[in-house]
Amino acid sequence: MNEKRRLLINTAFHLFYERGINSVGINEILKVSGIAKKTLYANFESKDDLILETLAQRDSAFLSWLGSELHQSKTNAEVIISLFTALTKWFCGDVPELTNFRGCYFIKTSGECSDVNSRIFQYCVEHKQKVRALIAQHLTSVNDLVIEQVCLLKEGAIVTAYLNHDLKAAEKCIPIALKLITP
Amino acid sequence: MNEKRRLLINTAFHLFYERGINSVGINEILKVSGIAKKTLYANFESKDDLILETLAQRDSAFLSWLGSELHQSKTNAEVIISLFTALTKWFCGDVPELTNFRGCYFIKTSGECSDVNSRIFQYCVEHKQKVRALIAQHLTSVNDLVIEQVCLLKEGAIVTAYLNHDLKAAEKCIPIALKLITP
DNA sequence: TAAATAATAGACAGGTCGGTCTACTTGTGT
DNA sequence: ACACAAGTAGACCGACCTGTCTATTATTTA
Repeated sequence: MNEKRRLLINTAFHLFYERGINSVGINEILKVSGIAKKTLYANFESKDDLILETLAQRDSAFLSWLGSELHQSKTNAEVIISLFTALTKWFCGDVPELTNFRGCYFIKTSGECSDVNSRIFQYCVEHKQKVRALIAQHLTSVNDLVIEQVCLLKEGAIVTAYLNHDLKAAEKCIPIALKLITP
Repeated sequence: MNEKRRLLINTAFHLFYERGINSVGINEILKVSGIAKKTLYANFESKDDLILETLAQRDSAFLSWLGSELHQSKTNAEVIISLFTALTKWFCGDVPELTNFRGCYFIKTSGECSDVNSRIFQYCVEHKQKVRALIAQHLTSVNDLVIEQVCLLKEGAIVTAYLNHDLKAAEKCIPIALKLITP
C-alpha cells in the first residue's frame, strides 16, 4: 500500500514539475504510474491532497540535500560558497535526487494558485521559510537583514537560471554574498 | 473592432494574472468582458494567440513604466535607487497602470508552459531581456556582469515580495546594488 | 432605402476534467 | 479451503474545455 502511495507521489511530482499542476490530469498520472483510480482515491482525498504530498516530498528532498551540501562548511564564507556552488550543480543537472532542473517547484506551483490563502500556496511559503532557516542556522553571528539578502540572491539565481538558461547565475552571486558577510 | 480587441486583451490579462493562464477559460473571459465568442475568434487565432497578446501588452506597459521611473536619474547610484524604489511602489500597489501586485506575470506564465520552446515561453524570456537592456541603457560605464547581478537582485526581490509578502524586499537590494556599482 | 459589415447569443462537437462506483482479480492469513 | 483485504479496469457523472457554426440584431455605407 505504502509503495503505491510513494509511486503515485513520485509520478505526480515529475509530471507536475515538468508541466504544471493545472496542466496534468489525474488520469495521466494513473496511466503513467499504472495504478488504478480507486487506489489513488483510497490514498488521497483529492487532487489537491496529492499536490500537497508532492510538495512535502520535494520540500523534504530539497532540505536534506541542501543541508548535506552546507554540512561541513565551517566559516561563513565557506557556507556562502557551498550554497551557491550547490545551486550551480543543481542548475547543471548534477544533482540526481532533485531531477532535471526546471526552476523552483514551489515558485511555479504558487504561481498557479488562484488563492493565496489556500493550503498549497501556504505550503510554498513555508518551504521558503524552512530553507531560509536552514541557511540562517549555518551562518553564525549574522543579522536577519543579511540572511534575507542572501535568500534574495538565491531566489534571483533560481529564476534567472531557469528563464534565461543562465547556468552560471548562482556563481555571479558569490562575490556579492561574500561582501555581505564581511562588511 | 479595435476597441473590442483591446477589451478582450485587458480582461484576459487581468484574469490570467490573477489565476493563471491554465485556470481561466475562454468562456469566462467572454462572460466578464461581455463579448461574443465569434468576435474573439475573429480577432485572435486561438487562446494561445490571446495569451501572447496579453504578454505583449504587459511587456509594453511594464517597460514604459520602468522607463519613466528611470528617466530622470543622472548618476548610476540614482538609477539603482530609482529602480528599487520603483519596484517597492509596485509591490505596495502604488502603480495603478500595473494593477495590484501579483508577482511577475512572465515568471508565472513561463511556469505554466510545458514546452520551453513554445512562443509563450520565448516571449517571457524576451521580456526579461528587454528589461535588462533598459536597465543597462541607463547605467553608464558598467560591465555586463554588474548588470546581470542587478537583474538577479531584481528577480529575487519580485519573487520574495510575492511569496513572502515581503513588501520591503526591493529596499533590501539597494545597499547591495550600490556597492556593485562603486567597487 | 438597400446592401454590407460587425456584433450578438448561444447551440453544438469532441474531448478532458475530478471524482464515484461497480465488477472482477489477485494475494494472504488462518 | 475460505474470508477478507487490496488492487485493477473502466464505465459513468456532471461540469468544463477550445473552437466552429448558425441565426439574429444593430450599425454603417453607398
